[in-house]
This record gives sequence, structure tokens and C-alpha cells, in this order.
Amino acid sequence: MVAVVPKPTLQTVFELLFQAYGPQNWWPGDSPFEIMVGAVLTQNTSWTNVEKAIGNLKQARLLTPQKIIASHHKSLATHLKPSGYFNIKTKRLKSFCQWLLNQGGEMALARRETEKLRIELLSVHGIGPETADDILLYALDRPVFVIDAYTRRIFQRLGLIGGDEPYEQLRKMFEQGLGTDIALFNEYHALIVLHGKDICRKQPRCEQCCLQSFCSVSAA
DNA sequence: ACCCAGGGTCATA
DNA sequence: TATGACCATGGG
Repeated sequence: MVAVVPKPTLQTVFELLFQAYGPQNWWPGDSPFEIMVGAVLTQNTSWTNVEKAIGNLKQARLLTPQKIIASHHKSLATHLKPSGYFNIKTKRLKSFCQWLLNQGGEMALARRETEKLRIELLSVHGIGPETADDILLYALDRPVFVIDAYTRRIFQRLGLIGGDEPYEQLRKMFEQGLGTDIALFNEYHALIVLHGKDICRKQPRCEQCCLQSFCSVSAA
């Protein structure tokens, strides 16, 4: 006999995570531009390493699009070193900053329609769907739900997805299932990341997990 | 010594 | 379309 695990709604999962962890107040950063930079630097990289790189940029007073573009590759790469992939990220950060200035700067983005802006972001070399959506949600306050590896892992275990769906399919599923709620999207993704780090990979059987009653792994 | 992080691009089949 | 290689540091 296989135990039948009930499937929670997306709202229920949020409630459980929020009750377990409380508000996360994402994204850490002092300004929208710092958040955008962090979104690029945190690609496949732990946040503690990103903080060091951002600290270097701040100390060198390079945390503006103009200064980043004006920096030489080698110099900028040295500042980014702690965040890993520094040669690639140097190019990506420069491409993004060049795009930002071409758009007319940060203020000009506020008038752009979200979907148009998203397409534009995705056209920048080194900006993929997750990075674009991090920027849209956390720096530009747009109602976009961020999908990452933790989201796939956690919701696969809850039996709500297969886990290999295309990014866009999952994004639309969450956005339609939750309604347009920027504050909810903001908090939800932060909670998913925290929960993913905290428990879901380190303890595959999830004995202490706040989602335990819905988790197909712990019930198996 | 090994595993992986708040991904994305590119080459190959 | 769908895998696999590659990028690179730092903490567990």
C-alpha cells in the first residue's frame, strides 16, 4: 500500500512556510541598482560570496552603471573575484549596465510595461529568465514570480509539478494560481530559497519539515 | 577530498 | 529538443 499524500494549494504552502520562517524582507541591498547587480552575481553562487564582491564594488565606489562600464575588465574582475565566474560575470555585468544606460537609466525603466521589459532583459547577454525575474520583482517591483531550482525541487516533492517543465510554464502556473500580488511573490520566493537551503536538500526525509504532511518523500 | 551554491551560454547530436 | 561542458570561489 502506498500512502496517499494530499496535495496542498500554492496558498497553503506559502502559509506553512511563512508560519515556519516568518517574513524575510528580501532582497538584501541598499538600492535597486545594487539588487540588480546582486541578481547577476548570484548566478549559481552562494549569497555570502556575492556580498563580498558587492562590498568590494562599494569600497571602490564602482556601484554605478557608468563606473562599471568605464572599468577595465581586469580591474573589475578582481573586485568580482569572490563571487566566482569572475571573467564571465565581468562581461555580464558590463552588458547589463550598458543596456541599462541605453534604456535611459534606472528611472526610465519605471515607465516600461512589465512584459516588454522582460523581453528586453532576456535579450541582454548573460541575463536568463531567473535573473530577469529577480530584477523585475525585487528591483523594479513587478508582479513576476521567480522560478529556481529550489522551487522545482520543493514543489516536485509536494506532487504539484513534475519538476522538468519549462521555466515559463511554471512561472505562469504560480502567477495564475496566486493572483497578482507583488508582496506575496516577493516573500514566497524568499521563503522557498530559505526552505530549500535549510532543509529540503540537507535532510531528504524531512522529519522536521514544515511541509512534511504534504511531502511525498517523507511519506514514502 | 567531495559537493554545491539564490544560472546561463555554447557546442554537439 | 535535449543533454553535457564550462565557468570559479568559498563554505559545509
